[in-house]
Amino acid sequence: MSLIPIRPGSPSGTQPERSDAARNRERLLQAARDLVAEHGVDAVTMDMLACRADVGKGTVFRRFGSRAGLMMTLLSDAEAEFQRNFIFGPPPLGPGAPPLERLIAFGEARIRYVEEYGELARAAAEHSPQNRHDAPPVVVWHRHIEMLLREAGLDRDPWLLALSLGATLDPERMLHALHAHRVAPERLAASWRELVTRLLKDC
Amino acid sequence: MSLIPIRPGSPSGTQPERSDAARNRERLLQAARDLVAEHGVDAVTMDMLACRADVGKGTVFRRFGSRAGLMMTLLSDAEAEFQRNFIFGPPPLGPGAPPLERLIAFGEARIRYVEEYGELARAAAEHSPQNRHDAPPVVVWHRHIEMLLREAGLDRDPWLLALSLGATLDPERMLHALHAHRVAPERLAASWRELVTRLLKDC
DNA sequence: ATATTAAGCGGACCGCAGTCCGTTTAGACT
DNA sequence: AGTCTAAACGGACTGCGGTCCGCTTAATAT
Repeated sequence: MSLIPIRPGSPSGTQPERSDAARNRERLLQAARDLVAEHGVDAVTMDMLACRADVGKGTVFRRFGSRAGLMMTLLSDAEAEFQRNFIFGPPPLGPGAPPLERLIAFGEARIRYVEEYGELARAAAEHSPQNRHDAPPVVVWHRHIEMLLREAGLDRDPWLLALSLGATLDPERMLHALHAHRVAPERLAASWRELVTRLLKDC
Repeated sequence: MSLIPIRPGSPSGTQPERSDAARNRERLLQAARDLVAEHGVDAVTMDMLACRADVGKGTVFRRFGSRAGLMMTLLSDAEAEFQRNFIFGPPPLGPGAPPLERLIAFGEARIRYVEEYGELARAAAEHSPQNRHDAPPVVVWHRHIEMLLREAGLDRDPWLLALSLGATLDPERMLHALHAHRVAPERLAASWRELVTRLLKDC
């Protein structure tokens, strides 16, 4: 069982993939990575991608469903690794450390993630509150935070509290702080630590 | 001095407005309100608005700059009243109450605001991190929260902490909780109260 | 009244995401 | 090899936000 649920773009459905489809998928992913590297996430258009991969536009959308879906696919490896780290990895991020320390480490890891993949993550969440808040990885983070809150003894609606904490770690918001306001990552991390430490005090 | 800074759509610039421009502005605002009432915020397109107001499309964009700008204009009265309430209004929302109580009241007022104007607010923030996070009203809320945090004695980077709290009250997020997850407004308010109460304990 | 001019106007136009549908083709079955 | 069919393909098309630029007109000066 995979941590990342099946999405368009992943070859893990019930029937095996047709060979031309597989070839086009590889071509598209390679072209997408190249274009992102060359022009930046925001400048990559779906037409450009179709052209570069030498494929029809319909094929691009058949594969990924939408621009956001494409970006999710490009993120899925990094995302899976991130999930592995906080679910199975070594403490303090993974299991074994006390919940407060895990929460702190989670925020720090998330900040590093956003520094590296933030633009992709932002593009993957654009144009749909559904994708933004209920995409499988988001739900996993949310549940993880909720679980840590419960472990720490915070029993007053941990689900909503986890939503609030998740909002703090939102890629778009953090990117905005990092770039538009020149906030150093360390300062973001310190603020996160302060926030969760105060929150979990005396539980 | 007005609380709401001058934006395209407001007639408060240096030179008085030409009469045809004034007439068209009124026609556009009326048409926009009607269309929103009839079809809902998300279904209103700029072409539709131009057509309904019997005005060229260029005029619509000259007036409001963008779809988001239009929505901000439609919100500006409600926004101004909200600001008056927490800056000059009676306690506990306005000055006179202790900071924790003012923060709690602020969140509650914000939740009511989102219940009533959330769709407009969401549309006003779409398609631009700039508009989303640095629009004048957003900056005012942010500064208000920061000030209350300082008054409460929270001196560890209150600016970033205010950003986190602001994230919790983000219209899109709250709308998603309210509608997609059927969270009752009272539950949102209770969670907010819990959050800020814990945060300001022992300062 | 007439001339001047800058603000205002309108709608053709552009780029983009996403859809539709007639055509092609991989793979299975005979 | 030949047939069949469902999956995949491609690119013209739509709808939207936003821009551009030549035309119109309100306000002012004469």
